[in-house]
Amino acid sequence: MLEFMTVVRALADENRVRILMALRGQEMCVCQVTAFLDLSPSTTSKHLSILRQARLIASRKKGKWVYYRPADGPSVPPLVRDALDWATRGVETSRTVQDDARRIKQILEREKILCADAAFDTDAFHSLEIHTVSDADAADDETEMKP
Amino acid sequence: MLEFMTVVRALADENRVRILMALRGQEMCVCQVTAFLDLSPSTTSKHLSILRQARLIASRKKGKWVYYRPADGPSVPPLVRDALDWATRGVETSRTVQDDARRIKQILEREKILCADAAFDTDAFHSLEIHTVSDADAADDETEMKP
DNA sequence: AGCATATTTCGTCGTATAACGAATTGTAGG
DNA sequence: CCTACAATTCGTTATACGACGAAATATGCT
Repeated sequence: MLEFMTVVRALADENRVRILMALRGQEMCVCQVTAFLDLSPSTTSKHLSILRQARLIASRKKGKWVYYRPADGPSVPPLVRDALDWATRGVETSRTVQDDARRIKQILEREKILCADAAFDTDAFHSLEIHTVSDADAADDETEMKP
Repeated sequence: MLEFMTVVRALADENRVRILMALRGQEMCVCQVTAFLDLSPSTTSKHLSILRQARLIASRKKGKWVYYRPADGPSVPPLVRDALDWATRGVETSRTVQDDARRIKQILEREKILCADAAFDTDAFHSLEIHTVSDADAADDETEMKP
């Protein structure tokens, strides 16, 4: 129950859903996500940490930058994978997400020089499983707390 | 996006998820749900209305009682059906939900005389599509609101 | 009609959470 | 070493939300 609630609460914010959709197809560093959402860096960082806590996204650090990507690989719990699929089906056709897609393209274009190598390479990701949330930190299901 | 957010926010509360799980297999009236959650009637009613707004459950009125049941029938949006499936898979094995199942059995037994005919009859439901949330009231998707 | 019961609505309170800016940490380059 | 920049953490503030009790509404029974 605890894991489910962590995931569903991570999804219960529009900006976080937009981030999830934005990360389909490429990874992005925090400053790019910040530019795209038009929020303060600290707020963006917090959103990303909530999504990572729920294991919906993972991150790798390269130089000054931290690149985020959708959760992938065999270690992703079915609960999380299904959540991503469900959310994607639920919002991918919405106006917000489609407008976002255009906006992201611009931002990635514009900031390509700044935030150098945001590229999506699945194989590379799997060999770079750094900086994902630790098992100890993550929601370990079934540590039930009944009222 | 709006419909998705409505559904996901409806799921983002443990008591509401417990209600959803409780309603698998039988319908329940508000006083039974209240007894089962051990909350005030007004709070319970509010939770039920949020779930109904999201179309996750439907209700029928019979006498003094309002019986709630999981959303069913062909009018249920795929988004909602998938949400119910996902949530069920996510929490059905959890301690909380399993303990609840036992507790519900007791309550239904005990209150059978009071809240007379809480019975689950799918065919009957389909012919009794009363009192579900109106289309006008319900979250009509794609009434987008961008920041 | 008058009362009892089920449900909902309304007003209030306390907590949770999203937002921000300031301060901190970590890394690359001068 | 010192500066610049990315990211995170921390403290504060405004809003959202869950909880309750009181009051209103709806229904059945005597």
